[in-house]
Amino acid sequence: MKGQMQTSLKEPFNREKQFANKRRAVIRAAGEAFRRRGYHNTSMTEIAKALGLTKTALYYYVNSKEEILFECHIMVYDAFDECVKEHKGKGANGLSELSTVFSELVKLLTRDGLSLLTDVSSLSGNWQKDVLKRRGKIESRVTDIVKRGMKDGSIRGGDPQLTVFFFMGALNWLNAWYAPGGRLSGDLIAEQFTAQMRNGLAA
Amino acid sequence: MKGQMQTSLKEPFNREKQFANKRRAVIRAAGEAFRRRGYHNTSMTEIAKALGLTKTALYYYVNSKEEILFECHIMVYDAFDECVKEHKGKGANGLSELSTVFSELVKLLTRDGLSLLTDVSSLSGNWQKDVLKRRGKIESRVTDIVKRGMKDGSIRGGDPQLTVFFFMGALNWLNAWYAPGGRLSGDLIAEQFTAQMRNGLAA
DNA sequence: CATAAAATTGACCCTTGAGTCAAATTTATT
DNA sequence: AATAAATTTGACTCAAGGGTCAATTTTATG
Repeated sequence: MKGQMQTSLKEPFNREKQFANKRRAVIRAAGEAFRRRGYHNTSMTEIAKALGLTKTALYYYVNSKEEILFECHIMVYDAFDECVKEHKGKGANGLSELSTVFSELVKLLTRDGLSLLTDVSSLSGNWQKDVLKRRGKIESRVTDIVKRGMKDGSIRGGDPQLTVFFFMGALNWLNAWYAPGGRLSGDLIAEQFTAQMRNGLAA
Repeated sequence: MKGQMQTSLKEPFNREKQFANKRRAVIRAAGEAFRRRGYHNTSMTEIAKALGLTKTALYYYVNSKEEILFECHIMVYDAFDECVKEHKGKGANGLSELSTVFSELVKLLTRDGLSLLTDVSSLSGNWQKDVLKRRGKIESRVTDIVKRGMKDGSIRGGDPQLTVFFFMGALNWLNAWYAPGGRLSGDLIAEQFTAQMRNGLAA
């Protein structure tokens, strides 16, 4: 009988895993480019070249450019979801839960790789619908935290949705100015942003 | 001798004025469309149709699509500048000046017509440079207000630029969710956003 | 080594949409 | 009405870029 190696060592020889990895790399590279130059200013050929590939090779891993954009959105939202779930219900009160989550989200976005795209209008039909639904879900989860905080008295009153819109803007705007390795580190940003958000809401 | 009418009555017969007006209307209509569907998802033909014109007619008023995008940016920044200048140095302290300005900016953006575009990467060469320079100037003017506030003790310490990035995000994110005539009125948004910003910064 | 599956390629097709141009139409002026 | 200037149009050109396909190279396996 053949000896079975550990899964981790077998992984590099696992075809499906390899495929999935490469596919993810494509999405990542594309996301990076989209973030910097925008979806429509980035051609498939460019994405391919960045990976040392040919445009045609890309299409072996992906069905369309639009699909890539879609997956870029989903990738971030998955990470967001995980982050929110991880802290769900924890923290002394709504405000402190919110602070933790917000801080983690900033760190997530400044740790290179993931970037929050804003170009939803370039997605058509169901794709756009799905992404918007997804965004809505996350926003409403965060809104729930805010509501919790308003109930337990840690967060000042006001329209909860509007409250969320305000600081979600800060996250989305990150892409426009944040440069990894620049004067402002991810941790610094997380710290100051969180303080600013927290004080803005504290009762 | 011919009698001279008031300028206001003569205006409709003033060729240059007419031209300028129509041109402005083109920029406005385009800006509106860009905001909703994005620059690249809006064709010149669509812009024209929205005005009851033909694509070729647009080119009578404008040299290129890119020029339109450029002017859209400039138009908003002009309005921003005016708003900031109007309140320059006024207010009991930095924080109150900042609050007033911020509130006015929100109102400006929710009063239909003007919209803050984010697609800078679709501009090439000098156009992009100019817009970024312009954006930088405004940000630094606002940053100056923040600095004033930190000096006079009304605003808590921290990196001033980072402070500004935080709440400028809220303005830029407006486009993604604000719908004129919806549940959340411009005035309401202005009020709550300003409170949130103010409390976030108050010493 | 032979074979099949996986991965990659170059050449090609085709649509979309920006921008042009000469001609037609409208508007003001004498 | 005649003329010149201002507007507007339909028909066209052209390049960019997304996507396809048949053929080739690479990789794993018996």
